Amino acid sequence: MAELVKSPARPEALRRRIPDAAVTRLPVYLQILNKSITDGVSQVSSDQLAALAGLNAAKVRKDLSYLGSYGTRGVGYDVAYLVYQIKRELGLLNDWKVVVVGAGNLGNALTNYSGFSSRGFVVSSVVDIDVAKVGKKVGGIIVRHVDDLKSIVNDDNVTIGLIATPPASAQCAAELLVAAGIKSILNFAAIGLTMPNDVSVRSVDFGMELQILGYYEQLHRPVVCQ
Amino acid sequence: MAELVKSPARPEALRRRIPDAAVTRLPVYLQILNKSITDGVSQVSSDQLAALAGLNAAKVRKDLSYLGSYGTRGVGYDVAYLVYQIKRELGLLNDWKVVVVGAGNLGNALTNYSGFSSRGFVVSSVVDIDVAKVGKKVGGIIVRHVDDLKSIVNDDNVTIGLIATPPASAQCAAELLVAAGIKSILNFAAIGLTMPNDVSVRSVDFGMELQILGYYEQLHRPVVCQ
DNA sequence: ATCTGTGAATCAATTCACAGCC
DNA sequence: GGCTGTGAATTGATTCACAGAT
Repeated sequence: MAELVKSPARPEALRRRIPDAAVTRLPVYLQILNKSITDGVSQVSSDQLAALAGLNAAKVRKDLSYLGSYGTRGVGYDVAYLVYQIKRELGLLNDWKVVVVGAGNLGNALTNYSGFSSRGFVVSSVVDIDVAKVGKKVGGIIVRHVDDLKSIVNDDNVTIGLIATPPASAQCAAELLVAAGIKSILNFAAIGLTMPNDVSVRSVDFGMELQILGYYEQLHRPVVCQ
Repeated sequence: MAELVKSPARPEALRRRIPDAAVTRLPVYLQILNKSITDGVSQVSSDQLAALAGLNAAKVRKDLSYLGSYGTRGVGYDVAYLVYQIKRELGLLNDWKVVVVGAGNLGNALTNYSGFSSRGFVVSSVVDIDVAKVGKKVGGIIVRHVDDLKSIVNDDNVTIGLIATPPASAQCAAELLVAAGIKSILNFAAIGLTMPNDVSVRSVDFGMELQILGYYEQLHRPVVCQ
């Protein structure tokens, strides 16, 4: 891994702030580049990346330039090296452990979701408040009780919580996670959470995603109204 | 419902284009306002809405002004009326029917997801390619075979497809949806889809969501690296 | 000749600040 | 006095266009 480092990591003080819009695109590049590796591609140009990501080449170059000047003029980018740099920037050089709260349908789906391990995350534990579910297996993991959250977080170095409970239990689940020491929460319950400032929450609401999708297509432009 | 319409709908030519960033916030306002209604609140100010949405009041007022001038100076907004206007803009005055492709864990979770019906969407059918799953029930719905997609779309007025298959089958599922006449796809498989221009696709990738969450918190700022 | 990296220019989004109305 | 609605100002993101490296 050391041989991949061309230049020393910039000191924290000099670290450029990467624009929010660019940060949201880094995972997209990462996915494409990982696929390129499995396809045996080792060099890629901003034009090619742009085509695969559905963007334009200037944006790709600008985004990648926030990481540093890691391309080669006249040639392009070394795929493996770019993967390393994006992972470094996103903090993904090591895997991160997550705990799933809620062993229902959604918890099951998340625990078995193939897109986590390939992106640097490992579902380490699943907990539920329902004792009837405790001891059962979800995706090869034995469900534990929410009361065990504290020891799961402390003993197992879990740093991220996923909320996969019904909406009515989500706020409670979030508070239990925070009480156990978790500071990063990805919330899949269709409800907003109120949390202290030092906890970062990101909510994924499938219904809202559909509403936005709808606005831009069928539902809006040709006013069909069945 | 007619009594809610203060002014006639603007003709298509005069319809203001709402900025993308504002469109993504309309569902958030809608959720908050719906909760306000169940809480018995009938008036709301931009300040209150902003606090609940985690935004500032100026942004809320600007966003709502794209819908028209539906507030009352010195007073605020009528909650029910605002809900109506946002729904109108998002095309949510009627429910929309969706079909879920894939009756595995994720398909199960989506079919039972409580955040759809409350947001104007109804899971009308579930299909799978695996004949062993056909005939079984998922969330009260009998799973049908993907070969039935065409008739589901035609006979049942389904206009939106959700992809809940493993990544390897997602592209195929998308093509089957398009072949059946679907033009709006929400993709939950952890893989990008290549689609014709007249199909609108929105992909939700849980792993990427985690990567972005991570960048902004633990993983990035205090470089712990366990 | 080709493709990156980046200032400069443009376009979009946010915030300011206040006139206008209740 | 309080709150909306909106131009004007500001900040942020995207695109242009070309100098510079290979």
